[in-house]
Amino acid sequence: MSTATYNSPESVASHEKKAAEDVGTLDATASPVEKCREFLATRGFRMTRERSILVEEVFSDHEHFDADQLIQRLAHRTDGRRVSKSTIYRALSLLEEAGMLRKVARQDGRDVYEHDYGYPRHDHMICQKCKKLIEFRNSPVRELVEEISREHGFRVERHRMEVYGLCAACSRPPQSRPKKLNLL
Amino acid sequence: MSTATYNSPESVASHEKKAAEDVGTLDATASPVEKCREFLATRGFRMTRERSILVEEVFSDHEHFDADQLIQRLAHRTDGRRVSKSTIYRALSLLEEAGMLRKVARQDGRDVYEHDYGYPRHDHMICQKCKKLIEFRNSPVRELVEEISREHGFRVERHRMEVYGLCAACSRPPQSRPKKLNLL
DNA sequence: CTAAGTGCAAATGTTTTGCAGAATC
DNA sequence: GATTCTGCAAAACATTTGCACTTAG
Repeated sequence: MSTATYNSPESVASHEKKAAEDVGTLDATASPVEKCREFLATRGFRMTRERSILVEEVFSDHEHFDADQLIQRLAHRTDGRRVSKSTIYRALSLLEEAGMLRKVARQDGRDVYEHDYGYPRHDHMICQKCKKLIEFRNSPVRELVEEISREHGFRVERHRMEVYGLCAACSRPPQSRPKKLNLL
Repeated sequence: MSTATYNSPESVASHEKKAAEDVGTLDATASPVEKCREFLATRGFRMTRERSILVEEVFSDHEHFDADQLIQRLAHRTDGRRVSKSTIYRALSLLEEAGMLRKVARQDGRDVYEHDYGYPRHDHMICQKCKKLIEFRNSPVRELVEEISREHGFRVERHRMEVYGLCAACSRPPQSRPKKLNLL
């Protein structure tokens, strides 16, 4: 669980090779810490111990997270790897500016982040019952968005879509042996 | 300025007649205040002077707004039509539950609301330069979402999409007479 | 060395809440 | 007439900031 693995559950059929439009000049092999250092350099900023601890933590898996979770995990450490609340907030902003993270949603009054580096473009389906986030590749959505935007003279840079409803598991009838289902 | 008029600026080309799918059992002629009273009744709640003042204010035009704007407009009145901050927040939650309002975005740390009653389904393009919100009818988007969701066994209830980029005005080259445009 | 970064505690800004008095059904 | 509402002030939040000290380059 140390290297970033793509574990999007359903999703990511591997057709649609072309879609590298807005990925820009990413070096897909650079570690998150390196990528981040690069960005910081362009601004005259520094890669510090705290920032690398945070980047490693954030990119150690592909789960969504919010600032508070990071605070729980990083601000209470007793070994020399503690990172304070302020630094966490400050670093999150930087990572967002660097294009490595993006806000995907707001839950319980907190901004929820996800990786925007080293991970394919996707949107989310959100199960209103079990709260699961399901990712799906969004190339067709992007194309449609492009088309609609063109009609409005709007120049798309990015989009964000959330689909709310019930996931497969939660919309299945609750009984183990389906006898007499009354779904309404 | 008493009746709700649809003033979405660009948008809403009037093809796509069929798209009344998720409008459900709305009585399109009920005034917002009446519609709200109906909802309150189902919960054993009451239609008060304050709530009707607020509903009238909110539905007097179709602009997007946040709690603070409402507070400015309603909590400082000196005539008998003042509504306090607390009541405003409480009423917004109710209107959201009633399905008459929904949160569309978050700007400057505040939730932005828009009408979800008496107004056609749409999504938003958000100009990153002038901050303008442009609405567009989203039937094709809904169809695509349906299709993708079906593939995942996901039962869609609603979606939300925001497209970020530059509006026509802001993406036009800054010169008054377009001579040599270099768009990339 | 020195500009940038850290941690702390205090400040900020939005939204929520407890409570006493007022109003609806 | 009882229950729900309102307005107030205070609380609860997440997030930001000022400042003295530390550290990367």
